[in-house]
Amino acid sequence: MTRLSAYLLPTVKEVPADAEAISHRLMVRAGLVRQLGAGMWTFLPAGWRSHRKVEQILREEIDAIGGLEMLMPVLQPAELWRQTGRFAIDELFKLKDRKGADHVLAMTHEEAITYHMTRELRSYRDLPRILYHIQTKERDEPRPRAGLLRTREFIMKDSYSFDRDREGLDASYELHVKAYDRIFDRSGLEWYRVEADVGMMGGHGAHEYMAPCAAGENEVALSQAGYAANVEVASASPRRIEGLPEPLAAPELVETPGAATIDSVAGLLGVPSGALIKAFPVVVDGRGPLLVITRGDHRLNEIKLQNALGAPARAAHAEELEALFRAPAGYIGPVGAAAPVVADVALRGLRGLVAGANQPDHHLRGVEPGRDFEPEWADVRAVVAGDTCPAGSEIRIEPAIEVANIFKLGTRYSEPLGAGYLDEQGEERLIWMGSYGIGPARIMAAAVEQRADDQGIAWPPSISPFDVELVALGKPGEEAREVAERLYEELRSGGLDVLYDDRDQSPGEKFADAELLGCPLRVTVGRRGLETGEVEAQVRRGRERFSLPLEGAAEAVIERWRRLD
RNA sequence: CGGGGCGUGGCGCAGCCUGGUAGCGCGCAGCCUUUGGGUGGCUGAGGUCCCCGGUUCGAAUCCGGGCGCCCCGACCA
Repeated sequence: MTRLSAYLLPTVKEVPADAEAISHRLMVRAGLVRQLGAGMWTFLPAGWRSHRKVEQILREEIDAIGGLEMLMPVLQPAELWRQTGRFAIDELFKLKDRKGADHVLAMTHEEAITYHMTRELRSYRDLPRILYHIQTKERDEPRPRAGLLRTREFIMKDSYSFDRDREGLDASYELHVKAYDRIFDRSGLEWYRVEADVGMMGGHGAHEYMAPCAAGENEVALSQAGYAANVEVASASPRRIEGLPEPLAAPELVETPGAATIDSVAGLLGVPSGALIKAFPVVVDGRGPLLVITRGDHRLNEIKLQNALGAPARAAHAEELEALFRAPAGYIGPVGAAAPVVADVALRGLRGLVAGANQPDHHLRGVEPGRDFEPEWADVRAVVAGDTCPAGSEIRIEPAIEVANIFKLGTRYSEPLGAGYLDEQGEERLIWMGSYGIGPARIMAAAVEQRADDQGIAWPPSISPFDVELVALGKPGEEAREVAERLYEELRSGGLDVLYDDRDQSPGEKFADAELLGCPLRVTVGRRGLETGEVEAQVRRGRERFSLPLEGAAEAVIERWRRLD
């Protein structure tokens, strides 16, 4: 029974002024969620209904590719995490039990699933397998934010694939790609599958599913031609520089007193900022100092740099700059540099450039990579809007929420945890793994962000807390109430989830609440319609209204429901 | 980790600078009114002013410490 008079849907007019994200404000206002602490959120009944609808889509689609649902604990022995080297992660919650033994609250379940499968999957006959669960994750986030978008505790559907080799992993990964594509189509989101950095998961390849929206914490590079990548790893051809100075036969020293920034040098010499060489002195783990250079109008992408170098790099300190280059930041350049040079590929083939001269207050002009210095070439810059994607189409950059990610883990976990199997020849081999996560709460938040209007939420039908909100007007005992009661039963027996607003409130309040909550269809029964033998319906998204003859109204509503999007 | 802000009935806020009676709106309870877009009126209940300590005759207000929460940046599978 979901009569609003006996339900808990505490809608509010006001939320704290500092709640910024649309989804944060609306989900609180609509009575779906409440905050318990920083990054800790309670789902109220209607919010939980929506969450469970998302979960159900996940179950159906992962079951459809052969996934087997199970459940693993959140509380885990620290030892497992020490074995995989992840105990030191700052985001990992750590605690001791009464005996003083170290434990963790799992932020994801690679260790646990691998521990188990090490014991249960012993033969090539046991492979491949896909296991998954829908379980709480705990993360000691440096900064929880934006309602449900970044929380310290959240529920995740995570599945794990176990295969005999790389090819098997590729196949399991492809199964998940297809399942995830279907999941996001069904959930009603605008979404992109983008190339991603492997991050702390380690492994061989990764994609993220991104839902564009204003509150997004990530940025994705997209193009008409179908290019889609997280800007962390995106790669594109740069825009040509207009007004590049004439090349010179050899670099020429120019005085640039006090001009230590790209803009000031460009202004002083009357050249576009793209004609400059930007220098980033870094120190690479196990490799020493390195001078990384990009075009003056480009930014270094530290993740791409790290991936190109195969090792983490940090910016060099001021003292290191003096010692190595004998010049302060702003006057350092690749010509005659005291460290090896890594040049971004956008600099390739350019002539007549301006670079730091490695002496205070001086730059060189007429610089030419390959002639005046010999760099190692690498793609290490951040793409920008206006670049060209590999298929020749213009790149745009949008903020987006990461709603899922999938990783080819390879043997990242099977090796330290000893997850092997015996092949047909009786040889011991490592299991190849993949891991695949989805956050249902983020899907909800993304849906709210993408589809909200001035009145409130407009749920995608597949994940709405209810299919239809039935609003009865008039006083208890009047004809409208009787008709509404009848319609309520008919809609329910027709298979719809109906929220019946039978409260003794004013029409304005009921309409406002219905639009705030955002069920895809609203059906109104009131005296005005009944006078002409009709009830009124409204499609929440777009707010299209129409009248239905009272006779057969339930069937007509159900029919309209089927055509919603 | 750096920067900024906030903590006062259930919710949103004012009061604090300049110490002395704790206030407004919403919500809530009762009665009346109203019933197709948050109706209007009357009456009423409800507050350790985040915590600890200090100054003072007297602290929501001043001082010190702590805790909590939010925002921006860094970070973030």
